[in-house]
Amino acid sequence: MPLYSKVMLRVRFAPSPTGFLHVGSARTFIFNWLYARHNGGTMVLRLDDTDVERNTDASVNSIFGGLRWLNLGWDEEYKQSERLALHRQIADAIFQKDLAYRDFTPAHTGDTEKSGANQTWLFNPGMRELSRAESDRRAAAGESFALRFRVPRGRNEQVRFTDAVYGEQVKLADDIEDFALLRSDGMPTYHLASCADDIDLRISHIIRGQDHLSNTYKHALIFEGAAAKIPQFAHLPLLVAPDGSKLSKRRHGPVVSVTTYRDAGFLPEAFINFLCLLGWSPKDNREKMTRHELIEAFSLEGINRANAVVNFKEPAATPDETFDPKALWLNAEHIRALPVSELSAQLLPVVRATGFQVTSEKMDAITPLIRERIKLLRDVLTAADFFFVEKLPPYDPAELIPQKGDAAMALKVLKRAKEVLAQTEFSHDPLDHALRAAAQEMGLKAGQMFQPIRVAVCGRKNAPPLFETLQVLGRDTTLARIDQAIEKLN
RNA sequence: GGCGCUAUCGUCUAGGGGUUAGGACGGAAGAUUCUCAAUCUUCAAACCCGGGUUCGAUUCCCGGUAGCGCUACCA
Repeated sequence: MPLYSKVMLRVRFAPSPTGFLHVGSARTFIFNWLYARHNGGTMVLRLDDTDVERNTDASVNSIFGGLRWLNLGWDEEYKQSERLALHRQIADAIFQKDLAYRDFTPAHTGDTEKSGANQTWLFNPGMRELSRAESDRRAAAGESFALRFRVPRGRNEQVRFTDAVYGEQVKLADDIEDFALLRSDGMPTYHLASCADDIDLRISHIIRGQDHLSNTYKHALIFEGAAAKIPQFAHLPLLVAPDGSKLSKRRHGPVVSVTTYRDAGFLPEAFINFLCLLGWSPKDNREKMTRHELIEAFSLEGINRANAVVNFKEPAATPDETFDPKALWLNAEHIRALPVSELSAQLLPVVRATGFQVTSEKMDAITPLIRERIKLLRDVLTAADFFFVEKLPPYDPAELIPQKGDAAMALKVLKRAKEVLAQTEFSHDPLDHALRAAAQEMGLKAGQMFQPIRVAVCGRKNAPPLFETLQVLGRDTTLARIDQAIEKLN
């Protein structure tokens, strides 16, 4: 491919700020970004904010917050509302060519008359045929109107475009309604604004959700009407809920919001990885991929056509069920791929935000003990809690009793452990030797010796390896907790 | 209703006229370990239905069914 054509490759992500950043939108952004980076193109971020009624600042913040978290960046940024003159100019050009007409019918609320052959609304009666003179007169008189595209009728004309994912698309113009370009308040509609900006910003590839596939015929008409080159389209299969329905905040709650993933402790790298695997495949069985590998592997040919299910549990019984198990697994993979120092630095703010005082040195020591035991960053709070608290939360003393043992054995073990630990160096090998020797002395299996100690210091049976844990905890805390355990048994 | 898109294990997917239909997550069993993880091994699990075309269709074509999308002066 010649260099210049790569330089000219321009894609855009054009969210409308009417809600929080949706995971589906995030994926669209990512695919655009990947395509741009793979081809050395330009990534444009454009806020499609022509719906003044529904725009909110909170939404703008959510979108930018989410995108910044993704940490992918973009090259150019625009706001549609600042480009209204351009939209009207293009609308006017289309109108001057008589490819659009003024519709003075008042904006309706309920059902409309069906003017089409198949009881489908195609246009409002009488407006298409209005003479230019009459139309001008009524407009001059101050009558408000919407500007509608004059879709070719009754000539069996076909509108066509090629989609990089869905192939050749053809539709009869007679099945397309006379869609609005300008509203009666003079604001451009989405279709007009979007196409006008795509033309002006010289967008070469439009990669967006499949929900726009049917709209693309209208867009093709606009591009053609504006004498512009039609960009390459690539529609993405939609992300849907386990029951096949569209992901919606109202029905599915926070699962659909990018911030939910961020707040739970997904690594952006893993989140991106997960989203890429929904509706796209590198076709070589790779699953865990870095962003660089994704850039390298990404192509429009790898996108498939069927909607992808985000496999969360509808009523989540556990917090983890809010997420697709594969997302969790990928996050765990990416966590384990992080150097300890980096993971530790990521974990630190999570721990501190909960109110625990931890030094970064201590966190560095804890991190290797838990990094194979957490799927989400927030799991540090449950996996390593006993390192942070002064006093262990209450636990059942029965937990202290080892396999095939009784309370008496637990007591015996703990008392002996106290003696041993009082005079053993607190590092792995000495602890290992001393404790195993003590077990043997008492005629116990290593596990029978270790479990009461583990429960005494961790407050539960499932925890990181014992010697490393003791080392991080230190002698004072260890002995104090063993004392507390002995009290519990008495 | 009209128009369009889609259909491989529970989920994400690979594949493709002749294959033991491959991988991953999740599930089950086992190995390993001081528990839990991690790791390793093994197992169960799929071509929506019906017609064609063909020597042979899961793959190509048609129909059905189902799901989804669009059908606004929302985007």
